[in-house]
Amino acid sequence: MDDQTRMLAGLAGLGGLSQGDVGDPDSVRKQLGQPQQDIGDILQQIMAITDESLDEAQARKHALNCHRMKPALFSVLCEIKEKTVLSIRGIQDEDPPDPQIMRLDNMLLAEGVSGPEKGGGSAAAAAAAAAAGGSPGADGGIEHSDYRAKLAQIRQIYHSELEKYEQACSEFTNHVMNLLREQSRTRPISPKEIERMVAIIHRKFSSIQMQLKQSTCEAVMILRSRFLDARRKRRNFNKQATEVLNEYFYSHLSNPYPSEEAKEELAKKCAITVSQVSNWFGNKRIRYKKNIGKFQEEANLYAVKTAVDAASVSAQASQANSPATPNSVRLGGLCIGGRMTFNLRLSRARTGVVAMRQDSSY
DNA sequence: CGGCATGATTTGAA
DNA sequence: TTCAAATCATGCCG
Repeated sequence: MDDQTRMLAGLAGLGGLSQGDVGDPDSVRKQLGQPQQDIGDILQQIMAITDESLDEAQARKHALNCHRMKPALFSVLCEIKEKTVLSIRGIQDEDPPDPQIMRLDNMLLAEGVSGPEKGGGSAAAAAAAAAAGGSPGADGGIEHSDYRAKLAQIRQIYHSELEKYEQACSEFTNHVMNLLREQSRTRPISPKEIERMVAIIHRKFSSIQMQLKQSTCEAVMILRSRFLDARRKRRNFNKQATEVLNEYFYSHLSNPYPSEEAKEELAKKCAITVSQVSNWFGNKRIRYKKNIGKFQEEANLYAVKTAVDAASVSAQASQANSPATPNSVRLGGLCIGGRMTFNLRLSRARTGVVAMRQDSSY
């Protein structure tokens, strides 16, 4: 409270008069009486007055208002004012919109931090996802929602801070206006001056706001770069996912190229993206091919596994069902121990042209 | 910490 | 566009 009073007094002082002129009738008297009063003394008194309690200050104000010399003081102040106003005038009347703050505003709007509710946020997230895209494999749904959640968090903090600032600003403005109105009984203050004071306060607060906006922008930038980097970060798939993928791979060893639909299915089963499935098969094929021996054990394992699974399935389903799974167990089983290669491959199946290509054998 | 495993990215061919 | 192949970068284990 004391600090605030001091600040108010300080700001009020910007109007052209120091606080000592108003607050302390003694000092005023001394000044009028002895113009040569030591400046150090006056400063001392000014400092002292800011340390007084509100009640004390109130009492002094009252004393000042009732002082018999008040009209004289007032006219002196008016005179001083005449002079000072001349030097103040035209210093900072115009107030063009700060280009810096405009830039920050635009960015926050584009990122969906400011602006309308949810819609903006997801739009920005979509934009970020689009920016992240371009390279093969960027439909990362998980990071996407993660990003959105973080953005929403930033957004919330930003808005609550902004609200706080605005509230503080209007409170402070009211305070100052009341103070000035009250002071206008003692010293000459024109409405125009009050206006200017309000403008000054708003400028101060908007510079604080700019800091908020700036740090929010930074936070969004950091979040964004993390989000983009996250694509590069590698995290092993969980065991179950690897199992599903391996199962498919080894049971389709003769042609381990899942169709788009199959990839989607696998992606869903493994809770990963289609492009991750594609990556996995790409890696698996090349690594299997490079070192079949190393994968032999794994191949056997999965062949047995699928065989067992298939057996139990077919046991459950009565014989009526014809073997509707063409790729299957049998192929997987055949692979065991053999010099299994997937040297024949269907290419461009999508176009319907079933072109066969001879791959090198390994 | 070193070295292998593994998911992602890049490059170039078809 | 898809794929093979090479490469990168991180995860993980001894």
